[in-house]
Amino acid sequence: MLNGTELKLFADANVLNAMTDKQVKILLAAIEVFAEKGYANASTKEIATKAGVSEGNIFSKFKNKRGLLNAIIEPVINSIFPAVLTEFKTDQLPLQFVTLHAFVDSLVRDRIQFLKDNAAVLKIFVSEVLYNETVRKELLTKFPPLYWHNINKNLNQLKDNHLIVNWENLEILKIIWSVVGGVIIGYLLFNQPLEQREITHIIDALVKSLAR
Amino acid sequence: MLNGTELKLFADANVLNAMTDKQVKILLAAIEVFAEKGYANASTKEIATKAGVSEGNIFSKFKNKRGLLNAIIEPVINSIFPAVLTEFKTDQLPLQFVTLHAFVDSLVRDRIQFLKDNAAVLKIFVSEVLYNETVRKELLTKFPPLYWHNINKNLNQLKDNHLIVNWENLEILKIIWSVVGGVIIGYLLFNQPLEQREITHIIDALVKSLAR
Amino acid sequence: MLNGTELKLFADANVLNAMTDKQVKILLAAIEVFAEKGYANASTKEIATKAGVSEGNIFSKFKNKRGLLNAIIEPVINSIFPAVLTEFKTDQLPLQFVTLHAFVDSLVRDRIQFLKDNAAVLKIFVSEVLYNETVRKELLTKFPPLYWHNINKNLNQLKDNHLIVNWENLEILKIIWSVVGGVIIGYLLFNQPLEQREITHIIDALVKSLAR
Amino acid sequence: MLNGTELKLFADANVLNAMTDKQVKILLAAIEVFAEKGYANASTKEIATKAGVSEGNIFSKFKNKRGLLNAIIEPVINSIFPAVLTEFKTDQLPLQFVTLHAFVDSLVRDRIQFLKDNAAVLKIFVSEVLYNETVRKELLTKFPPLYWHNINKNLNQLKDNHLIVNWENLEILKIIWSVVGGVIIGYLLFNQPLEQREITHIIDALVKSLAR
DNA sequence: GATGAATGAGAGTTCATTCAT
DNA sequence: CATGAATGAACTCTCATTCAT
Repeated sequence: MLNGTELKLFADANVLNAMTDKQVKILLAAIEVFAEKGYANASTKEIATKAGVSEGNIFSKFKNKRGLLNAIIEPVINSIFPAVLTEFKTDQLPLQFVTLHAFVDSLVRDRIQFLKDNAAVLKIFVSEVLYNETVRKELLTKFPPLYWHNINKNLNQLKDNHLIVNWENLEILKIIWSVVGGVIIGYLLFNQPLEQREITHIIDALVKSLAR
Repeated sequence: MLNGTELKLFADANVLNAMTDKQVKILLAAIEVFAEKGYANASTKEIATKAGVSEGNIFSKFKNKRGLLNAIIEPVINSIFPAVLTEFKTDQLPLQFVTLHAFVDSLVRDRIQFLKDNAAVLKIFVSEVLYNETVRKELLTKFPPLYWHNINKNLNQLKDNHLIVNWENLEILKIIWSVVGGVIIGYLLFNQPLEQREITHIIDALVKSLAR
Repeated sequence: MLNGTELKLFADANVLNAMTDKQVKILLAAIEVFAEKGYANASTKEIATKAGVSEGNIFSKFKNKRGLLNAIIEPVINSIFPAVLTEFKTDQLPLQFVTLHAFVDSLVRDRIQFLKDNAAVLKIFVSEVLYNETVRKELLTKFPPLYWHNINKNLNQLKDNHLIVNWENLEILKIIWSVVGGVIIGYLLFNQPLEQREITHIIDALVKSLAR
Repeated sequence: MLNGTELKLFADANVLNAMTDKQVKILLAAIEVFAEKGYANASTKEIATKAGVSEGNIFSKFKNKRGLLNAIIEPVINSIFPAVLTEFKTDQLPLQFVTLHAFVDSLVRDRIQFLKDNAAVLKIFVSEVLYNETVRKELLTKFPPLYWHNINKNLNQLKDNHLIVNWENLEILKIIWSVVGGVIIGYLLFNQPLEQREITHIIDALVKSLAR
């Protein structure tokens, strides 16, 4: 399931710097095994074998099995909200998106790319969120107010310009997130391909559905 | 997480008939525990305790812990495609939906009701599908050709009447299913409420996105 | 493995009289299952099913699983020493065997017939004796002094007449019993056939080996 | 029941090399417990306790309770046919036994010694063969053609020299094996002592019974 | 009596974790 | 540090036995 780009997530999060070669090997092996069998059904022995490392090694590097999972999940939590909308000191900046299409496109396209780049890790993440209240709460903790602020600003401006339906902003976002969520599930569960043409379709559909 | 309507699914599937009171208690307790902790982390002992029953009892009716899971999942697989579109001997009948809105509404609304009625069971089902190739394949096996046939017929007629975009039928369905899938995930992961107003919004948005 | 004559053992032991039809059915089913899988691996459920009887029935008829085994083994213990040598009030009677051949023949032939008639039961008995001190001791308890007395008398007379080797009587008997034991094991383990011709061979060989 | 020489069988089979001290202890404890209670009635917990080892340890080397049994039985299967008759490249060699007595003596004496050296293991083996078709078949698989070839050659030469009865070779062997089998059973079931004097008697008797 | 659902002790087995080497 | 043998708690599952019906 690993496609070679998984590590990017960890590189971006600057977690690789602090890791030895062995730690990285263990991390990658764990991603592979967790994604294939699920966390609970993966044995540290199998991970160690796949990483070409002794079992004890896992525990000196990651404290315990849960620590290994956390090392995988943490970067996801920190990257799940797109940087594109969180990196501005917004008030001083001009609004970013002047058309609905540009807005939706920027919200959807890079998240779908993120999905494709990190499918295995996201699969692990999704099933963890399903059953782990703690992770769920941490996710909300990490929810960036800046993200929310920025989005609201854009949505309000689109509304002012009569470019978008006049629903509540949260309502609008739920629609968008639902579509992205649905695409993720379709991809993870049924390996539904995500060609550029289809992504464009999805974005077009969303734009149409939200246009005034 | 159980909301009292879970049993309907099993009653409809006629699986309750062959069960004693205690076995029904086991089934309900299992749904609750599986949905709370996940299948792999649920112990038969906890299920038995919650059901107020001895542990051995689980195995006399359900054979396995796995058998207990199957007893929960099977009815989902058999009910996941809406009856509304599969119960006609189609060729003799007039087409059902004359407007795009009626079509989308019928596809989406009862599936979302199904979700609300069976959230715990669906959560169990979703995480099972994530990791279980067999279940995934069984799902495809149970895919009712009649469902596909009916949908195509309706879509084609909508196209003939210029009421829907001229994309491939499969493409159109993917959009609809993605939205429904996203709603399911949002509901299961974050307990996002699903008021009638929101459901109406979702349907409206979908109709707009697919209208010619 | 049952060959239809198994019941003779029980009929001879007068245990069938006191049994209901169901008890007999259970007994026969138990013999079959015990002989196939061994006592420890046989489940009362399988026995009940094979007997066409409810499981609880076994326990009202035989107290417990062990009681069922005892009901099978007891008649063997009581029949394992041949009646032919134990039923005489010997002192008043003339000695029975005037030739070595007649003596050996009478000792061996009917025991081998006994084996053939009761193979399943004997198999159960043998593995029980292997591991059960109690049964082993009971066997010695039931050892009929009359049997020993009679044999000694015959052996002594054969010695007086210079018809048999001049070993100790116990030594001679061990040889005979060893051969019979070996035949039993060969039959039980490897289904070695026991035609009349072979039985004759064995007896002839024994006679030759013991002749003066 | 262990007499201290049991390990020789395993040392010869080179199975001890790959074992730690604890695993050897497990093997010995298992032999003891299996021989005392039978495989099915022996619990891994008791074996572990007797070996002074944690229960889990059994499963890391032997995989299964069954694997533990196999580790005990396998060397028996491979040693049950005497090396003395299988180690020659026969065709180039002169025949081995020129008298019937030498032939019988070589067949019987070392097998009885083998029995005395490995009584516990053989007891386990015998009861396994009683109920396990697979082991029975494996035994036949391991039957060394060289053994059979060698024996036939010797028997034929003895016949040519008029030193043995003119029965079929298989028939002759059955007699010998029966006696050995009977001795084994007597020893295992009733702890009948096997002094050299008695072994000599048995061999003498066999020789007499087979002499022309 | 007859039934078989229910029981629960105890079985074999797994596996994260420790720690002597 | 690195190893993997050893641990033992916790797991799933079996089955003789009981007992309400």
